[in-house]
Amino acid sequence: MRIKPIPDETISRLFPYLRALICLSEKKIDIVSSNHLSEMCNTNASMIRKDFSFFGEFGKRGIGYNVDNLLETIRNILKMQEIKKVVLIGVGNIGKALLSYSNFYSEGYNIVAAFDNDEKKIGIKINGIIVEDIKDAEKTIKTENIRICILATPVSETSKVANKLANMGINAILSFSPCRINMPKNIEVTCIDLSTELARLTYYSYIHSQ
Amino acid sequence: MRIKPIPDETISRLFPYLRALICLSEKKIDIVSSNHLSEMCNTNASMIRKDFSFFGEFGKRGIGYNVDNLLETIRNILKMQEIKKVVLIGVGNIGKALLSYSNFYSEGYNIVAAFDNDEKKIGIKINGIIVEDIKDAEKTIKTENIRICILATPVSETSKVANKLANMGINAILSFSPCRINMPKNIEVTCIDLSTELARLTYYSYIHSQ
DNA sequence: TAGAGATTGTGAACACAAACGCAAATAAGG
DNA sequence: CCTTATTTGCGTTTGTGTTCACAATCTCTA
Repeated sequence: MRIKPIPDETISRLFPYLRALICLSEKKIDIVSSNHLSEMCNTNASMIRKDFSFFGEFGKRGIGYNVDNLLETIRNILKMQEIKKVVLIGVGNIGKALLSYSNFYSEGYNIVAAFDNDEKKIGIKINGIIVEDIKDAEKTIKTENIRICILATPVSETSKVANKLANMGINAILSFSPCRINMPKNIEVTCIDLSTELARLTYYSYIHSQ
Repeated sequence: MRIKPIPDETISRLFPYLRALICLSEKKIDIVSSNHLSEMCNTNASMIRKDFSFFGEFGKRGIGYNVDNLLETIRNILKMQEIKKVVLIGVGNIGKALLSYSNFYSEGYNIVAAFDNDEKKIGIKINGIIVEDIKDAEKTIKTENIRICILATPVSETSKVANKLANMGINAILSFSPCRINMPKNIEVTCIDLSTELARLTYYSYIHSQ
């Protein structure tokens, strides 16, 4: 009786599966096969089945999966029973865009507060959210019991802010700073580094055109 | 005599190495060891050595790497001898932020044109770039011989636009649409899917706090 | 020029992820 | 109730990426 380790990549694919299932559910489609789902997600069917198998047996052989059951199951795995609260730190170009990014709420995430250290930004209102002084972040995070933070600060600040966040109870950080953040391993960090992505693309675009 | 395949991940790490090397070069530091570099990049030394080994032998045993040589070598691998031209399609929240994102230029990428299909957006100027009608994208891409495109369109448009881009000569796409794009394999696509990243983070933040 | 100390380069072992392929289960039709 | 057509679940194989550990190389000093 041993617990199978769940691949990281499997976790990353669950949300895209969820999106497809929501789409099916809205169309009042009850049953979906791994094959059908794989076409919707541009993957392959056996990978989908394997992914689900890490969590249990959700389908019926010869039939497929019940859309609404599967949808609930994945929501449970991803702890998406209710809208998750998120704070944003750093209201520069990227930060402002994220505050206005309408997909977040409809996909289950709600930016409840935004903070910056620039006096010129404090007080302005974006998409219904008033930018607050970063000094007040701790109070909000603790009283609202927030775990997830989006970091869109300049590189020079990022590491310092991340360390403070760790002490405030945040344990998941989505950073847009082009630098690695060193955190204890109970704090999950994802960095989205746009220039690195462009560099990768550039490399492959040359490789492919030869 | 066989060619070793270069791991995808190795390519992704080259740009962060480059950043660290630029920093060293600015400080007039001539020589760096894999160990020192690994501390700057928050990785480990043997991975750095392995990564470099796919492209050749750049170091001196007992000594380390010559910073400026290594810097030039990596720039060559990543084809970063000159600033790369990029076009942006979709001037919504994210698109606007990217147009204003100052890091791109300093890291070797220049957004030379931006396009949208919304008449209200066409003609406005952001960070020195005038938004043009998407119908004029083909002309610009072909005359300027642009290969890389940043896609920040709504999901409903993304797939259609991507297909058109492929026919215009674009062979690298950085997409912010939360959907997979199906392209021939000579066109490199990277999708940045923010909600999926948040879902991953949420999952692990629960796992870690148990 | 010999020995000590530093650091690279890389084969081999290990770990993780994707793809394959088939037995097991189910439904439907005669 | 038996056969056929589906489709899942999952063990096995294949592929890819990381870590380890050490021989090879280099500099310096006596």
